[in-house]
Amino acid sequence: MMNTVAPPQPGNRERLLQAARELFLEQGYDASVDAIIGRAGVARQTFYNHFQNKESLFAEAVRCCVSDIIAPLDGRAGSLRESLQDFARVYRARALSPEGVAIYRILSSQAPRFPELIRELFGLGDGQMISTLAGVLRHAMAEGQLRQSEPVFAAEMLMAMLVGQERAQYLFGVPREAADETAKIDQIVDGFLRMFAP
Amino acid sequence: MMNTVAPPQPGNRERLLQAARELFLEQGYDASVDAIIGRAGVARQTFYNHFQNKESLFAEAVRCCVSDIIAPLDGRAGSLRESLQDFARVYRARALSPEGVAIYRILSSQAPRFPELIRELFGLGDGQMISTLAGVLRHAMAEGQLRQSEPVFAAEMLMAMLVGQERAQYLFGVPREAADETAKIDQIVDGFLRMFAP
DNA sequence: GAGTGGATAGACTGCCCAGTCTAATCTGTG
DNA sequence: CACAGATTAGACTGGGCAGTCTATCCACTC
Repeated sequence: MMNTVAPPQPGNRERLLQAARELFLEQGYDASVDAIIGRAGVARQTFYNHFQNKESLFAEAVRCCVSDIIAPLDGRAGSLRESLQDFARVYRARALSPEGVAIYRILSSQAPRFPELIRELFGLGDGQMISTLAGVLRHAMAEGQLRQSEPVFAAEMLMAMLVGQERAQYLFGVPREAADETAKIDQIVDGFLRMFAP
Repeated sequence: MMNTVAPPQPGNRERLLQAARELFLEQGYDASVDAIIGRAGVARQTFYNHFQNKESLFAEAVRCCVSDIIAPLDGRAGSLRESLQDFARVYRARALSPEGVAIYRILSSQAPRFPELIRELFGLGDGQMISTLAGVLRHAMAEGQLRQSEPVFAAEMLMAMLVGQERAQYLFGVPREAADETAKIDQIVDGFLRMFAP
């Protein structure tokens, strides 16, 4: 059912967004409008009925991608170690997935062109996670489970250790031999807890 | 003095490389040949006398950039803590400099286009540093200064903590309030030593 | 059935780019 | 001086791209 007569078909909009997400992640911002409408199976003019221009589509597509990446963190369930391990699992799975790496690559490469947009998306993604993680750590510090220190600094250290070097290698296309995921997470979380032990 | 008569002037080659380094770091691979020869003050044909095409120039320019970034590490001078602090200082200074961030951005963005080149450069840059750092750590483990563990893993943790979150924010153009550099390095190195204490 | 407004295909404009080609100039060698 | 080879300015080709425009078609409303 429609309001009056034939408004822009939401189906087409969705198809365009989906095609754009795929192609931007594959080819970066250089993915052409022709390629996008081709994959969406939609006419050129239809694209310009739904979006002002390529930039608008890019902004919207990339916003969707980022919201798929953020990892949840529940600080109240179980021990601190278990909370951190749970967070680590999800964060690594998302940030190190092919999509996670691709979105990181395209966002960093387009930062000079769309400074405000990229800053905003960083705030919604990594920034958000740093804040909530820092909150959990601050609480643990107040309870004496961790030594008194700057919670944001501690959160940054943990997140850096969880994906740092591995993400770099995926970004650069360097192959990595498979490793035991849970053993690695345990090593990092336990090491972190030693580093910030009271 | 020249071999026979008027070989390609090395001065022009150098000017082209310098201009290319500047423009590629500023604008990424999209920097046009016109812009590069313009900045070098050289004619179009001269460019194609010295380089086969844009790709060749890019490869050579970016190789120079990487060799400027790698940080030295001397494991035999002073205590382990001091060696790591020295390394940390230089590594952070280079990796977090505007040039260091820009080269990281352009290499990761061009990894899909030039897979072999980028893998090679990673090996010459970060890969090299991981190896030498891991060597120092392995030695310290053998001497009982650090707990027995995988030296490469430990090296990756330290390097991730040293630049991880900070580089991400520079990559994304997120401003960061200034902090005490030496205090931060001490915190990270001391935390690392606690994490891997015997 | 008339009208409104999206959807389609495709042409078209204007722009930018990498790489080639031409004609003229300059500089050193023999 | 004649020659070889680098250099220069600039035209030119061929291709790709974003965005606009036209003509036609289609679906729905009144």
